[in-house]
Amino acid sequence: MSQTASIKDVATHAQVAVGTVSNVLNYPDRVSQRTKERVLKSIAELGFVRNDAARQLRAGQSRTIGLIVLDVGNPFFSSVARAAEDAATALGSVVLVGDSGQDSSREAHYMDLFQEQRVQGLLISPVGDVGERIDTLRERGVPTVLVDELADTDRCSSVSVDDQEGGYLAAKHLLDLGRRRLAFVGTPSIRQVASRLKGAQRAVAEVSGASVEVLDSAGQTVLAGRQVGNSLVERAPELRPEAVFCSNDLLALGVMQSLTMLRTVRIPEDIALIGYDDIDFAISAVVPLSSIRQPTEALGRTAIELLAEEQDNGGTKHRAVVFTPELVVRQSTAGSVG
Amino acid sequence: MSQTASIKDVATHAQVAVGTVSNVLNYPDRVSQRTKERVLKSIAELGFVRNDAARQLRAGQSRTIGLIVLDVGNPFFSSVARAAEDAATALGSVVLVGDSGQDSSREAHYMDLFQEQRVQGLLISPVGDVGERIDTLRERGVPTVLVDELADTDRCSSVSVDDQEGGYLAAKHLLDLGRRRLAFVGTPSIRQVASRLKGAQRAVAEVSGASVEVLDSAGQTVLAGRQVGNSLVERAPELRPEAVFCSNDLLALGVMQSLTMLRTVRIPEDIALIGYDDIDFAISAVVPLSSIRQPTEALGRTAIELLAEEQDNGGTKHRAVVFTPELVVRQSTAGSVG
DNA sequence: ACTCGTCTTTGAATCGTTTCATTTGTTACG
DNA sequence: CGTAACAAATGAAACGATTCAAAGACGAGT
Repeated sequence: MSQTASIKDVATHAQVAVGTVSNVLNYPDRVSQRTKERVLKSIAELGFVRNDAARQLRAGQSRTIGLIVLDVGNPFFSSVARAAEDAATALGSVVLVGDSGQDSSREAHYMDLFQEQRVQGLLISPVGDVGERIDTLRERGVPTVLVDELADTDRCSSVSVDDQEGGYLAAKHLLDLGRRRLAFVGTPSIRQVASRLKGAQRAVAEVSGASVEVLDSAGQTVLAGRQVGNSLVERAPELRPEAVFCSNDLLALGVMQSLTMLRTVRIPEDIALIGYDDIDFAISAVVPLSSIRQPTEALGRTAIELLAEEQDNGGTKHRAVVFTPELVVRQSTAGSVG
Repeated sequence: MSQTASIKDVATHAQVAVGTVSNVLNYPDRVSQRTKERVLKSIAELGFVRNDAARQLRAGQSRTIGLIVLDVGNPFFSSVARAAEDAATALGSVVLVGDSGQDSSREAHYMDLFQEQRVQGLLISPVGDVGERIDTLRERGVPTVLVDELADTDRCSSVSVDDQEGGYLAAKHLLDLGRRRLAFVGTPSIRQVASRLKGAQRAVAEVSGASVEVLDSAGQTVLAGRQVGNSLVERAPELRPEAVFCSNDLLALGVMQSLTMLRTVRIPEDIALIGYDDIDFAISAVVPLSSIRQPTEALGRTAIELLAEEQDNGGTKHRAVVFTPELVVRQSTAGSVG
């Protein structure tokens, strides 16, 4: 047959009522052994596959959860997505991933799409201000969980990582090494980056004689990092910072490349270097890179859990879970207090 | 209202028949201006959103295309997926991405899921042998396109890249530089890698006095590359190859890290180095890495096109499109013929 | 033989949309 | 005034699953 069989075809073939076939599929205990076998045989012979659209229509809800990320190419998000998928699978749901690419029109497109699909809920790393849209969704019974962004708990739940704490940890670590003149590399116009800087400044304020210089990079890429690195190499040695904290690992790797290539600066002896995110490349860099690890698996898993909670309480109660990042020390900041 | 309005609610509110509302949505030309405005106003007021499940059920088909990749974390696949999404969007379809993680049970899970969703078609980078399952799908009217794998055109269509040609290009380039003693790094147990090696050997056979040594790496990662790199550094200089071709960029970056860190070997003077895939990191390596670029955007786009073709001809005709990879020369193989 | 209870099976109603044969309304023309 | 031609609007049927009240089957107890 070139067409897919329906439950009715199965019923006819097995000489039972459609309700019975449905019961075999959904409540096997209600059906006698003999009938069950006959129905299952017919299903196999006809190659019957459930039509999910019909199921959803009847059920009024899908088994689908929408996830909108800023960039699937970013290991941070693909890891979160992976964890969310696994957690959802365990609950019998499926995750649809939409990539907004930091573009709010794409973001809106996916939000519309997911509404048409009647998703159970929405996980989103917002690009722009989605507050109002989330209100609308809530009114329509679609719970939303913000990912990597702290939520106003009057509005919705969220899972995020304490960026300020992460920044504090990184700077504190550098200070503990005995370094005093720090540099922060990144683009503080990004909310997460700004928080990391703030944390770093807090750590510096706690130590007398310590300072942090902000080097605004042109983006958060390896290339941008190399530019910053080159500018450091060009400085007179006594004007160089003793330690550099980059707001992500790509930047740090770029800085590292400049410094090691030109061979005038040693890592960590002359400049200690730390990044953020702990991507896979960090450990396998020329000088293994210290970093701040974010619990991506926990983020994804918790996002699904919070969604389940909202479904239970009817979307009336919201909760903001904040994870604490973790310092990972490697060779780029090795060495005792100097 | 906390419940979503249906087309019936809209009809009542606008005082028209349900068919009219449907026409406003699908065939605006059939409806008079006055009525249209009234209906649109009601839609806005009630916050009506189409129920896609009902639509699909009636239509008998979804607007969805399934894509199963080996690893979304891999830039190669995320780039292909991105391109496929864009092409599908232009056709009014949506791509659902499933990550098999090289596990055939996960692969099977997604295939089942996509069948229940009544996808328009399936794009897949197969893990195991999916020939039979594809036959079944074809019988049921679900066209399939193999991605990054050559298909038997009696069975289905495919888009792939000529790996042997890519290997040939890389080796030829190294030979053109005047290098004679080449080394190939990779794990030839992977089909794609084996083809690249074969191509390299063909190029070597064309030049008298040229040779290629195969260094089987433990995986295709940066770490595996560094191990190979270390073993090269340990060799007596005269036993080292004059050029190294790695079966992917991660390996090449690992090799590069070993060689540059130990500072006894210069790239490209002592050893010319080339990778494969041209990932973003290649250009921003310590020594910008030459590589073989695969047309990921074209792969994704063409996959969607082939699917559309199959839908047109009813899945009776299949076509295998093979792309040619492209040599990208950077500093790691710079320098005139020796 | 009759009733009661339990287990199985039945089939009509329902979900929200699209489709399409019909009906209704309007205009133009002889 | 009659009617042909066309445009617009109608509403019932269909898609395929699930649900659930009702019917049927069967054995046990009296």
